Amino acid sequence: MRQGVTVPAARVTLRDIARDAGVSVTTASRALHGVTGGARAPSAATAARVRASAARLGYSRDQLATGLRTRRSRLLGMLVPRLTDPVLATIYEGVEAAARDAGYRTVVANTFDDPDEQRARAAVMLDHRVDGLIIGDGSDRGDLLADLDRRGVPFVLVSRRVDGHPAVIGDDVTGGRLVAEHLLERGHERVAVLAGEPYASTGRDRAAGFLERWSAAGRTVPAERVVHGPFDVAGGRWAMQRVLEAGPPPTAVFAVNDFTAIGAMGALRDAGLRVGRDVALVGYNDVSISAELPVPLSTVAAPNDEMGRRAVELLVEILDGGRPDPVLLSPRLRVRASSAFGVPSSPDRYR
Amino acid sequence: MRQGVTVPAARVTLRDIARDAGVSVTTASRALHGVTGGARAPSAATAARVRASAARLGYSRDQLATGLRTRRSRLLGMLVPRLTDPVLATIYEGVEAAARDAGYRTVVANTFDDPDEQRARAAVMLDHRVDGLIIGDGSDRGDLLADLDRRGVPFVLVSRRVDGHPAVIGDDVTGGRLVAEHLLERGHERVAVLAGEPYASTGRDRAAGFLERWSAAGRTVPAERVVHGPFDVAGGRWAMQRVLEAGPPPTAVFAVNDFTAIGAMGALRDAGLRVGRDVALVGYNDVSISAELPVPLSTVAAPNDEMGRRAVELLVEILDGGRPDPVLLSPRLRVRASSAFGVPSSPDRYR
DNA sequence: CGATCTTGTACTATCGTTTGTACACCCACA
DNA sequence: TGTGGGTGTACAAACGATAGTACAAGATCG
Repeated sequence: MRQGVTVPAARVTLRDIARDAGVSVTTASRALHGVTGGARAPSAATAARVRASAARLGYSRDQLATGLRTRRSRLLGMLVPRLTDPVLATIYEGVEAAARDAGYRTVVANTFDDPDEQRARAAVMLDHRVDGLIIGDGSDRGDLLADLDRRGVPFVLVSRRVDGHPAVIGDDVTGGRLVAEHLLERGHERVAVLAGEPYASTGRDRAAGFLERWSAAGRTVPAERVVHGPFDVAGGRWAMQRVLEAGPPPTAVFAVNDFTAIGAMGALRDAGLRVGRDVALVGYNDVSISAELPVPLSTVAAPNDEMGRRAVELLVEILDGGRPDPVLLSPRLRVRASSAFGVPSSPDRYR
Repeated sequence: MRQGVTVPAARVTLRDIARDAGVSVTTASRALHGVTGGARAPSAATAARVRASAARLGYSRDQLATGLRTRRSRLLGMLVPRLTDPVLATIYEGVEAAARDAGYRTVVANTFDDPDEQRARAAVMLDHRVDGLIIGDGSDRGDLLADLDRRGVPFVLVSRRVDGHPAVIGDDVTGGRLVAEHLLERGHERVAVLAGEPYASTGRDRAAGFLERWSAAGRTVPAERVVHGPFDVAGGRWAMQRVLEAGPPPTAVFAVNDFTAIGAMGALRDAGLRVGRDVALVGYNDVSISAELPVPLSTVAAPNDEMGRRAVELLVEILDGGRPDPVLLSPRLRVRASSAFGVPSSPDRYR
């Protein structure tokens, strides 16, 4: 008895079903869950009787026992920086839905981008015998990925890539380039980039794509206007303040993440600058609030839900012995009021 | 062999440790994980030898086997409407952290507030032999809770309450009252309430607390200015539009959720109304972006992280045979620019 | 110095399921 | 009527751990 008051209902096991249906446990198992080895199937009549017993008694298979016996848990683990980041939460929703469709369950854990946490959480998941891992917080710090490879643990990266490992990501370089083209078109010259954490390929690639296109246009961004920092609201505020302290305010800011952009909005507001009039601001990810802000935020939409789904597909393919190709999903620029205006000196083509 | 290329490293089991240390499996188990029954402990020397073997061979306990034998999985399941809601994600972070501290692991699932999903996800978790459930999407629809009670499954509600079941919630009635007092003080008379989903106690209680205090001040809110709807950005936009269509715009709006409030911002903006000047807006939850918006959003802060932690404490207490009291956490009003002004006719005491 | 107590370890059953193999039965055929 | 090939079912052994109990060796006592 586990509880002081209520007695947990006794589990209904295969043995109960077998007794009720007048067959052996073996037959019950095969009638309910199919025949695997070279064995022969129960007769239709027997199977029907067993199924009836199972339904009547309310049988449900014990996943622990099944997993122990089959050495497959049909459980996938996912590591994320943190789930309060709606981008990762969205990816996880995709993962969960796709896993369910494929007959798997999922567990998820926050690692806060800390290599020790990553290692620890992965270990716990492996103790629970997950069949594979989906890594949403990939970075080249720590040796977790090499370790997983060495141990033969199947995994795929999602959202962030790390060279040499299978991954499902958005085309961040292209996304950054789209933003650069948009801001060039509006006539901006003095821009800043809030580039996110240096260990995350998302921010790195978005910034790189932007800067590449920018210098291809013959313009430069001085180092003090490319600031790395956390991907959240506080990080954006902090990074924007760094830029504003370093010199004259830019006329346009590219934040590689919508929440970073919103934090930047706070810092700009405090500095007396109006987003959408004095300064253009572009984020990345198109989270649900971006379109509804008092000044709607321009951003790059990445198919995050699909990213999660594809990651599961890839992982399942690996589990089935395949060697799937990495997946690169296309981004889409969404121009809104925060950047849909020209710099003061150039013609104002929008609103 | 599970993979095409890599062979998963053979699991190190207790048997390997026992062989390596020259003891029986029993002794190895007791040396590593402690003595439970009336048995005697291994000698210090033996225990040390076993631990050394375990460390050298890289042993880690198989949770499936342990769970099967002990009939305890040390796994807690949590049901949430959806994880992309940062409020629930924050609560889950608290749950995860507290569970870990208490020696439990967690799994979480989205139910989209759909009774069928709730039932299905709970069933899956019970198949995985979770020791208990934390219900973040409680409602009086469906008979899941009664069913769990009948089956003796330990659970606690969090965030939302349902009469007759243990719960850890914020004091939503008081929170709503605080908002009413704030808006009364600023001289508002024509207000609207975006009240969230009718089946969720959070929105219901917040709205009730507000309306109670409001009518105690001798003022009324006509039915067409109390609109129920989803808790997200789109729902807020929709509900706000309903209000605006129904009559002259209110001078103040209480949205029972920050995201609903942000959606309302969009609708107000489209109607040519400026939040923080033409209309006051107050949300609920104090999510991270609220303070950084171009017009910072007034809101009520609820200790969501702590809510998750306390829910785990309660559940663990129940698992240990206790009958803990429900927990009610205090909210705090945070006045920001979106509502920190008086109505046009009254003196503008701020900014 | 033999009987008793203490201490450490091993044996064995068990959790609920899957799976290789053995067995019993039935029918057809020679 | 005996032999052979299907066909359906049961037996028994795992998977990796825990727990009750039995047993062996050393310490302690009269």
